[in-house]
Amino acid sequence: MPELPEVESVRRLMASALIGQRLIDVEVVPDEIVCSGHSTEEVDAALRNRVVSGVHRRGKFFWLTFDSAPVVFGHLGMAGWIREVGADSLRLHSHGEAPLDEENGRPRFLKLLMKAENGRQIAFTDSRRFARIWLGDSAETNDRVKKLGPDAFNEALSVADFSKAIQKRKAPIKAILLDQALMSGIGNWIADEVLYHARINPARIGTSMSDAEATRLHESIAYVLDLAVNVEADYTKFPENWLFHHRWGGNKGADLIEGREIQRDTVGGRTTAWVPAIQL
DNA sequence: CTCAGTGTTCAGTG
DNA sequence: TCACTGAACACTGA
Repeated sequence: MPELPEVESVRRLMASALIGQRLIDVEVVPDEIVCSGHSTEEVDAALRNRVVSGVHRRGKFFWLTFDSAPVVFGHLGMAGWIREVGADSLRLHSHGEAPLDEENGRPRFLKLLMKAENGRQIAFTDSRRFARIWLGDSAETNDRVKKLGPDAFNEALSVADFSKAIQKRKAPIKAILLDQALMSGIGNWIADEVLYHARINPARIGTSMSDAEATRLHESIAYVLDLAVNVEADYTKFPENWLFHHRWGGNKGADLIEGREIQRDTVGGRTTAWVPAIQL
């Protein structure tokens, strides 16, 4: 379920395993959809025998830099994941990543495997093929990364800028939160979580938001992201009172959170869970 | 068998 | 050109 906290978590994993390391072996599983625009050989050549200088993230996009171009970009899409594999690395993960393929002992849905000279191995998997890997000269010149607004966690907009931006939009506030060009990293469940804690109806139009509501929303974004990133996106460590634990549970749409009914609607084209009793 | 799903991109509309 | 909406993408798992 990759949203900003999950991508930050895998970014940190890759940074700790790979920075300063030469990639002594690489396996690119042929997949012309995931490696869109690049051949298997091109992706292989962009990684093999190169020394990683940095692992970066903006919103849900991430990229590996080396001492020279090209840069290798990645996006996990809906179902992509990155994990460490190999000796003693099959530790528990709380995420829904692909289990091991029983036949060859590697992760199921493997797309890319990188082995560093320190022996650590990083696997990129994707069951649904919405994930992407691509090459470019730099983040600054990459068309997809260029379009992203400031990172919702690292480069948060000021309250004033955030308020001004949302108050001139006529889309539902949930759709605005999901707009990666305004601020990047918020996905479907975080948008719902943030709106729940701010007690704002996800269908509210941006132009109708008061300064006080915009401020509450801004604080709620910081609260949810700070906590989710700090627990390394481990869902089991989210507070009990988070909508996350209740949103899809049980008999769909009829669940309760703290005694109040959770309603399901489509807002901004996405399934949305919210609590009409308190989200006005 | 049907259907919903964590995200992005594009076509069409106003 | 921009803001917005809805569909498409490809596949798994319930």
